[in-house]
Amino acid sequence: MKIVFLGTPSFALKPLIELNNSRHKIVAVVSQPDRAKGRKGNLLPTPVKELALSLNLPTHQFESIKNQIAFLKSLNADIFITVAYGQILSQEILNTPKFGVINAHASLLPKYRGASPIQSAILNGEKETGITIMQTELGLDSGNILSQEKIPILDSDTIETLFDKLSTLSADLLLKTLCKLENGNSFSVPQDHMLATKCSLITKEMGSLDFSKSARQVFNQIRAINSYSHIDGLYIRILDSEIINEHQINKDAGLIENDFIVKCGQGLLKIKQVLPMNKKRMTAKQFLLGNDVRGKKIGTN
RNA sequence: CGCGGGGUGGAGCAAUAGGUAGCUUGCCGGGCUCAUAACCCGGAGGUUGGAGGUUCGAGUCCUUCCCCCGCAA
Repeated sequence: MKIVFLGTPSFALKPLIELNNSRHKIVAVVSQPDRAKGRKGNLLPTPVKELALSLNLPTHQFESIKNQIAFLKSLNADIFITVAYGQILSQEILNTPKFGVINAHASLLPKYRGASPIQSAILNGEKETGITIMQTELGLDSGNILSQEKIPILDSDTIETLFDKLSTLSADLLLKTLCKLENGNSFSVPQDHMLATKCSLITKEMGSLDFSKSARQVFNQIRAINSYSHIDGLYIRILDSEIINEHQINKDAGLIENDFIVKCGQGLLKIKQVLPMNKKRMTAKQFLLGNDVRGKKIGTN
């Protein structure tokens, strides 16, 4: 099939690589415009753009793809595939290719429609997640489901590992789904919209840790998103932790005991890796060598 | 020219108003012990990121360069 691939962040890299290696032909790659990145605000290419160029694929970036109907039609593609592209398509675009537009979404739709499916699944303590390939329609991640595959969320998983696994899985599932579409033996099922949930973009503030919650909840937050707290006014990012106890009820939540074990509202959480303001990432042990925090409280100022 | 914080023995941190560079840990040697990620004694290891300058004297003040990081995007 002749494919137009639309994607932006690194999550879309594996799908692009696999599709490019398959017998299908990628006739164009579309990515978001370059955005200012980094400390100096330099303009950096999106991961997908960078990869596409290195693969010598025709690459395009549009401020608004809705104005590019004529161009998109001229590509004469069989199907458009979006993986975390980041722009809303119009009905006219959806109608352009023979097989329409399909999208790979990193959740078990209809749950976790929206911007942060992976983070939200970890955050909510889900036991499993997965990839859903759906026929794109105008609604947000609401199209009919073409295929879906699950994977478990392990305690050892973090946003990085899950991101990786799901990216790989999406590449895999996209290929299988293309195959079915091509052979005409694919069928799609409408989502049960009553069960739909949405997740929004992750904001900085969502990373603020609340140790009055349970150790499990804090643990999940640390695994899911950039989390931080304060000790004596010192801003400190918490990178890794381990649940020591899930049941013990504590009144003095936030109190730091030996070995950087923190009392949570329910349970004990051991901090294992941190990144203090202006420092490099370090193990809790290293941090403790230079900072005596026993008996102090961790939390909002 | 987005805002801001740092570079001190291998590692993590200190050093009142410029005046002998310390602490914790690690490493080496020795001791104690049935034993120890325990304890005791001793030791090595720094031209305080680089280069200039001010000063009787600079980790500490000034200029400049290099590197690292947080926030914001």
